[in-house]
Amino acid sequence: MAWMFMRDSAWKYLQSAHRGGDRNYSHYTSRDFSSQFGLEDFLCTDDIPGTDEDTDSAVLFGTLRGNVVGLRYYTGVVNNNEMVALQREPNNRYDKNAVKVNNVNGNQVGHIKKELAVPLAYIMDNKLAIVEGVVPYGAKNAFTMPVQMSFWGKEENKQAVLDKLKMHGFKLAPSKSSEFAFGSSWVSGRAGPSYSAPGHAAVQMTTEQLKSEFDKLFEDVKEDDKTHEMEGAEAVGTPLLPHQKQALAWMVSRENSKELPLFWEEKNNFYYNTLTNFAEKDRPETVLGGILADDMGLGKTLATIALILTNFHDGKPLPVEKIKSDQLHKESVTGVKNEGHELLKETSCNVEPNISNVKKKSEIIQSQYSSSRPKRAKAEKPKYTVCSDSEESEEWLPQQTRTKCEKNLPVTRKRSKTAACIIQEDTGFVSALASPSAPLKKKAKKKGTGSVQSVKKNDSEESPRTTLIICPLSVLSIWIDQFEQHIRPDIHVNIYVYYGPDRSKDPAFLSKQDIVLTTYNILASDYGSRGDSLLHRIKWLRVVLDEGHTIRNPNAQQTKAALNLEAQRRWILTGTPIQNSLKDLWSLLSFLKLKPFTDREWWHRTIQRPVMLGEQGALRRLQALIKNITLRRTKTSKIKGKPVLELPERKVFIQHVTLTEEERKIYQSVKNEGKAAISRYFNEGTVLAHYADVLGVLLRLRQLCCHPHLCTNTSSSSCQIGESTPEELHEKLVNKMKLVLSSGSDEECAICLDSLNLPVITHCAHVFCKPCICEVIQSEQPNAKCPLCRNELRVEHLVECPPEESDSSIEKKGDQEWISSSKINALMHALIDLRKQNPAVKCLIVSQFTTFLSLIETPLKESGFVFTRLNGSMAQKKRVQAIQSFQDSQTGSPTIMLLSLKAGGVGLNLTAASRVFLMDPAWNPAAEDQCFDRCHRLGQKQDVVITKFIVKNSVEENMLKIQNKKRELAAGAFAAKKLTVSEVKQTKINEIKTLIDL
DNA sequence: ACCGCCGGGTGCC
DNA sequence: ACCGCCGGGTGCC
Repeated sequence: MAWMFMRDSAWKYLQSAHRGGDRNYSHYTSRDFSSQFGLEDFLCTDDIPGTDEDTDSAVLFGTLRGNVVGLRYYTGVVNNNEMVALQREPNNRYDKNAVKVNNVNGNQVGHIKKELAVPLAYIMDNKLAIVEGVVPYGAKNAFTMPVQMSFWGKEENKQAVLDKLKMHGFKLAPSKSSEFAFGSSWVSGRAGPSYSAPGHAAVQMTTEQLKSEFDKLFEDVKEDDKTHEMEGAEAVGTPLLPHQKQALAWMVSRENSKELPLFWEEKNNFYYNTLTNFAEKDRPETVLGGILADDMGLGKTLATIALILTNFHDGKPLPVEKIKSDQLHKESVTGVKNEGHELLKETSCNVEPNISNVKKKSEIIQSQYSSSRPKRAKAEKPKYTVCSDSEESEEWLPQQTRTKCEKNLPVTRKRSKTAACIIQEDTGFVSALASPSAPLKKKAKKKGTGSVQSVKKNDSEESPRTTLIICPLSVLSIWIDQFEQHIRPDIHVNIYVYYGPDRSKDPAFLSKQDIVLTTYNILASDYGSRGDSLLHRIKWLRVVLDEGHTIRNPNAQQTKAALNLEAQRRWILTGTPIQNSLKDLWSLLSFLKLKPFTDREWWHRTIQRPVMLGEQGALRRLQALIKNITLRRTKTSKIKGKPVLELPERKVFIQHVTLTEEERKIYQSVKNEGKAAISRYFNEGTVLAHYADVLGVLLRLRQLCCHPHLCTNTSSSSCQIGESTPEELHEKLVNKMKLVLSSGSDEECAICLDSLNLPVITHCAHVFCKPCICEVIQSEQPNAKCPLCRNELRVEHLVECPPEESDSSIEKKGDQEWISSSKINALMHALIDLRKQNPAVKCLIVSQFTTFLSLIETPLKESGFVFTRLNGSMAQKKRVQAIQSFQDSQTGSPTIMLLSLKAGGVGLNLTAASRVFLMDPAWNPAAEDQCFDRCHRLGQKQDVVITKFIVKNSVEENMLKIQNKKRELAAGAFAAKKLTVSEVKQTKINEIKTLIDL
């Protein structure tokens, strides 16, 4: 989703579209070893080769007129100019070459005539082309209808397609964009978009134009008419900011909307889809939801909570119970801190941070809940009769008589054999029909006359009550925290965290909750393990996908699981702009149940491909679509001229630190040794082959800038080459890399240039994000090469490495006598100064090296500072405690938090701090910024002052140079440009030179 | 007539 | 299908 909100989105989009064409998945058979390594998520082994990526680079081979036959046997009907789908039916018992023709709704219309089906089957089965159909004149045909087919594929397959067709006496007409416009007005003159094939320079846009179009698209989504504001319900405990009131108003209006979805029109009692020209009598479901794509920090979570509390049914607030005023909020907080179940029972605390232990409380919630449950009148069940096997049945509906049916005219057929249909008793309206070939599926299980329980969905069921929220595990605690914060403490809302091994197995219990919170992993594993996944048996009032771009991969299990949830209202929250491309949008739209995009073919034919081909109209359609379902504000968006978020200032100071003579001596000797080794590698041209060694040297230098004790665990002498076997060498290098990673250093991935995400070490001892390197392996298979050294890459050689340091090394320091360092002195000096000025001010002390944070603890204690600590490795419970105690404003609460750079997800809120001391620079300036944003965010009242300690004449200064270069690059037009292999290598080499002063 | 022609039955894959 | 095709009935003009 978020691609379109990035300045560089068009560029990235083009990149990924272009790269797609070179991929080849067809030899991929790695399920066995990939499961061993837990790589399934990234390799998408269940992907069908050549289905998605290849369509991006498809060209139009030509068109062919054919015939659809057997219309009378199927229920699917087609309009003039309507798009149809051609689908192979290899198990057809009359003809293995059978090709089905389905309408947009997926109802079969007929078959391709058998002579044509022969070459078509060959072409489709061998994936030589994608064959698409448009029925130019389909409305009144009773037995056959023409179909205009277009063949799309890779250029290299064109000849094979032409030959095969020719063999059977068919010839493709070359498409001229003027005359060939599928789904357009060339036959009937009916209004509709034109999907001209490319071919004329006048139609196709240049890359530059396309890029600027995308920028506009992005701008226009922001500029909107979604300015109506709405107050939250009483139960919302936090006053909403203007832009949050707008979000609430927009979300509520989306949920209560009765408008037709975009691209649908009502005409003559029919609903037309203007993209596909599909029409049906049933009103297409209004999309009750959308995409909330606000920037991080604008309060998507709060807006969602407000929505849940404010808009239950019919615009009324969620019915909630008020709790007596003597059991109030303070208590609940204490309850959480002490994990006291007794306390929890008594108080209003709805959520327990200890997520695995929610059972007891839930029972209480359950009993309290039933009293406030809204009653709902049961809807009258329509009565139906099922007829079958009836010779005299006059209600058998022949094909192509949709019109007759809708006009309620009696339709007769002479020779009814074993037809079945359903007649609504009161009106006589025929609501379903079937034939031997198309048996009634859901509707009539029993033959004979009787009452069918429910033909319309949901009629016999209670209105759903529950909102299901799905989020990544990393933000689960944030949601829990936000419920605490934003639901008024005297309001009782039933919230159940569906997580952990003891999670409820009772659907009735879940559907009695107001909110069920779970993670994508639970969703996916439940769905995968058994067909009757609990979450999929419940009809939800609302499903909210937090960090919704998580489902961008249509083949991922979590995506499939999310798409199959049943809900009335659907929301996607996504904030962090992500590297993304147009085709990633599909699963989001499909999740929203936006017809006809739920089926990828229609998305691809009506939007994705036309946009890819640079068709202006398509881009406008896409823009309209996005605008229709998305609310997007950035941190710089304005409401009535005022910025949405008026954050206090953020100032960054660099404080230079001079090493003591002794420290300098150690530093210099390590540097000289390392520099000698690295220049030797340069001379030999083996820098990148010794990458682990180089990183090791740099790491040691960075550690020495902080404290001499930090690098004692790394072997100081670099390995003597020449003596070891290649295997030993490799093992040594991998171990070195492991050591670098386990130090806590925020290393970066040479592919995405971002901080490592799930680091893996290659056989050649280079480190990348698992997803990044898997993508490389996948796209270059079977002979993938390391982007840094071009050595062979094998998935089975990848070594996973937990980035989280083991805290054992910290304990080891216990027997070493504590000494200070220049940096610690500088820090303590600053802290004591600050305390003199204002004893209440709170600070974050940030380092990549947790060992360093441990060393800092000693002087903090000695100087009487109250502090707390947050590591990435801390258990959920301890984290929550650490955060809560730090955020507490009472005197005596900690004024300092020791924070490891990467601790906590983006949602971590440490606004109590207004000072940050960054003890060591990170490779990646974005990682630093993200860390600063943990206190410089919504809720921060004071200016934030950041101090970066940088040792003079050291690797740290050189790191700043590199940081600045990266910042410039990121701000430039080609931000996040995908580098080529040689560029990656050159960049790395240049960086190493800069860092070690070569 | 081991044909032609007629008209009824019939009809996807 | 207001078609094609099939196969039975039929047979000078």
